[in-house]
Amino acid sequence: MNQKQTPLREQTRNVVRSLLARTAIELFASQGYDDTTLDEVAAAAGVSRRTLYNFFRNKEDLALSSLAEQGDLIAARFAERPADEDPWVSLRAAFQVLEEIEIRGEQRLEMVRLLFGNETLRAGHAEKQARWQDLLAPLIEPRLPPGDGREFQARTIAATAITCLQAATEEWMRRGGKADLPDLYDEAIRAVRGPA
Amino acid sequence: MNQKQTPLREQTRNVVRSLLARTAIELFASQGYDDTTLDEVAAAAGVSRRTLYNFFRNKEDLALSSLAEQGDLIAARFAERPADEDPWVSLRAAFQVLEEIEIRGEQRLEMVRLLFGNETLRAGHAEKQARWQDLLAPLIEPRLPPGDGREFQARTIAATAITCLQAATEEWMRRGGKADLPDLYDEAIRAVRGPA
DNA sequence: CACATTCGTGCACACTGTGCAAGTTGCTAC
DNA sequence: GTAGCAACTTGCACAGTGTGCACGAATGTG
Repeated sequence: MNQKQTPLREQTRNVVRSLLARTAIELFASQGYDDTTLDEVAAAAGVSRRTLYNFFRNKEDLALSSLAEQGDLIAARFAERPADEDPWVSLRAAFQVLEEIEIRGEQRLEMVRLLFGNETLRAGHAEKQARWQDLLAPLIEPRLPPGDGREFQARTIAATAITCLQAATEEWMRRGGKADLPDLYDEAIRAVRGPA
Repeated sequence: MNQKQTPLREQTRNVVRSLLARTAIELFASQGYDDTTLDEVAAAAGVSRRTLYNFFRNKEDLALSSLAEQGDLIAARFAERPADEDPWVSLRAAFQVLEEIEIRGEQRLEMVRLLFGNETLRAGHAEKQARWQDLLAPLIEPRLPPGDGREFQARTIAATAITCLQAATEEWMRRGGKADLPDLYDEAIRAVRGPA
């Protein structure tokens, strides 16, 4: 009983939640983010505007809800890597999760265009990804050589890797989704750290 | 006549603009960003709310107005550096502008705390700094060795340097403004690119 | 002095986001 | 079964942001 009860509620909640998010993103992509009101989204999903706020903190969260989970997945993948592996190698492997999970082809490009096309969303997107630092830095820190300021170094490494991922994603979009994202990421890392 | 007229308007406009920004930041710092309404800011500055919008696009711009000029200053300083200097060295020198211009001591710490303390402002702050890429990348590009994808590499280098600056600033704040920001920036760069 | 341009301002409005107070539904316990 | 509990949906009212518009004042021009 206890096994079913809580998960049951939570399960339906998650289903509804992702349904709402998908409905919203579809509208955002077709009409534009600013030109879509939450009333429209609510109507399209068959709920009231007030209910939308029971699932998402604000309009931005509605568009960026997928990013939070992605951070968790990346951190989980990183944690699976061997403890003596170079952090940069582990990071690259961890980001590979996105290739496995994200929607393929045109839909993915549409989503990226949405995120980079609007100033508010671009800022929110970058900020959400920047918070991945908080998940990754504690995992990176124990792999650094002993010494002062390891926490700061770990945060910096996480932030830089995420920045390279963002730069690669933007370039990927600029090329119309025709390039290979991991390749672009590698090129970004090479530009920063030199060929190795 | 033509020489005076236009600059005259523009001059008073700039004075008023910076007065409004300073009034706003003072209120934001003392009461908090979210707990300060634009009506309050307008009243404190002796203008109407509608007039505020003649000078700033929105509430966020009112708090971040100083960042746009900083980007221009950094780019200008970068352009002054010798054309054959390593881009990373030039970038470090360009960021030095902030040390010369920004307000010293407690006031600077207060400003940084304001920017990092609020989620919206943190996002807007990061996004505005990320736009510095657009200014710096074209200056970095001609300094890279010939080959494909130089533009992408230049953007990535600019983005990474800015990220390190942000990480350094955050660490500087975390230490209560007691550390030397350029030192922290160097440490961040070392963490990413290795000792050199 | 008549005129044009610019700017500040008030007003009305659409939209976001929140607190509150209902009403509804599904589950639990008796 | 049914009484009751807890979570959820919804409508309503409201504060705050941001915008279009039009009027009036100030300033510079012929």
